[in-house]
Amino acid sequence: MASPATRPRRQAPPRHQPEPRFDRQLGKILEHATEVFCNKGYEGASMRDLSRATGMSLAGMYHYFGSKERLLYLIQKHTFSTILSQVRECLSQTTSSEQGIRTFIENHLEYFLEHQQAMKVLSHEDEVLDGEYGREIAHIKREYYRICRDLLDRYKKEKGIEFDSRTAVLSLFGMMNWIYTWYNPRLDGGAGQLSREMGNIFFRGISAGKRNGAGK
Amino acid sequence: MASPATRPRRQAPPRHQPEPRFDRQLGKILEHATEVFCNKGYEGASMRDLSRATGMSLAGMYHYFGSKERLLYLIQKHTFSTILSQVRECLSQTTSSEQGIRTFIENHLEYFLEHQQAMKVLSHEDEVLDGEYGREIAHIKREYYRICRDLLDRYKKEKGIEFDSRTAVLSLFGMMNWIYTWYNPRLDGGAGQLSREMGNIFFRGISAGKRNGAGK
DNA sequence: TTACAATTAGAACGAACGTTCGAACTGTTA
DNA sequence: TAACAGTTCGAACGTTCGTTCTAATTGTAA
Repeated sequence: MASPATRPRRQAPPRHQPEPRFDRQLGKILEHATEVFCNKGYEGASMRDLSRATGMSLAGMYHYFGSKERLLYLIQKHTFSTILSQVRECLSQTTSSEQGIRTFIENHLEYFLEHQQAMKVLSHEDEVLDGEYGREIAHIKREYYRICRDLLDRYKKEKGIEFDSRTAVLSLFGMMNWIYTWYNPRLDGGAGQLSREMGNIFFRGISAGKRNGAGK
Repeated sequence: MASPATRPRRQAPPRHQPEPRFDRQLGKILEHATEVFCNKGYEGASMRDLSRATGMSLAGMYHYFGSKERLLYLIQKHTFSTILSQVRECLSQTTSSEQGIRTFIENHLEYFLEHQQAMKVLSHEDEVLDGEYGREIAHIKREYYRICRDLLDRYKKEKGIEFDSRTAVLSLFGMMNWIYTWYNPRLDGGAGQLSREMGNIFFRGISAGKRNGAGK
């Protein structure tokens, strides 16, 4: 079931550009595969479904990806790595811890809505991977969680208030990650509006509302 | 794929007690099946897994339940109906809208933690059922959502504050339903503590904290 | 052109899938 | 006892699963 992440791929890229076309096509395939996993679930999607959707033969899929499990792993790893490095970059420009948390929320929702299918696969097929693959994804996840939790701990210290950080972070993640079950672009606006609303709830709760209108 | 909910069952229960032993055994089987669905997912669990776990032969499963889809439907319907009627009963004794929402949260989390596996199956296998089955579950779900949203609208009017009800309710559901991905009884306390913490975040946000200790 | 590796594809593998079927049990009623 | 519905089961149905194999095809370097 579990095996290290080293399998087919190219072993010795010549001296030219390091696989431009190769990786671009591979990226396209991953996109299509993500859509299938998103719609049918990991177990519900067959390699034949994936091969049909990507336009690549069944045997070709195995040439590129080695196994169905590894295909899911590559999708999850790429998605998670991207959102992680993106949030790090955004945060490097903030100083206030409240602003940091609000940036974290906005970045998360922005990425979430921009890559809804990939994020659903990440959220929904969370426990599927085990072994080495699962450990690697879990590690990235823990880093991501840590960033938010550290921001929160800083906020607590600065403001001198006390609450359970773990519950708070995980509640925040719940608010944000659950949207894949209900988001409707016509009803719910964009990432900016949603992150402002969720940020407000998280910081001040619903009771402190009143400030509507404004904000594009 | 979809068919009405009328299938095997008993058609004409004699005049004695209305199927006491029958339903009790059926309940046991549903419990075991819930555990399997919870651990392996709907698509990942085979009828042979389910038959093994329940101790009933493969053919026996079909005698009782008709199909794998109907088995999931029965689990979801029973779980959802129960939590819905339970929350209605709890709410009938409250008057304040804030107290109502806090009661809603507490009831939800209490039931969630008491029946973690069933609630995970309900949350995680949400989009699996289609046709008549799916419509029926969706209907119960909408009722449940409505109760919370009406409470929230009442709260808004009473307090004269303004915020987006839809986003608020769905954020609250996200907070609560996400716990199946992280809850650890050793770290996170019971339903009472969690619902107090989440209720606080929802009403006052994290900034209004400070009141720790106390309350078991 | 030849040569060679990277890529693609059709066909097939055994295993497991959801479901069905007819026969064997069981417990009650006459 | 015989009869009969309700229940249980082993065995098998046809299909699809993830994966592998071998051979054909492609693109590029010499």
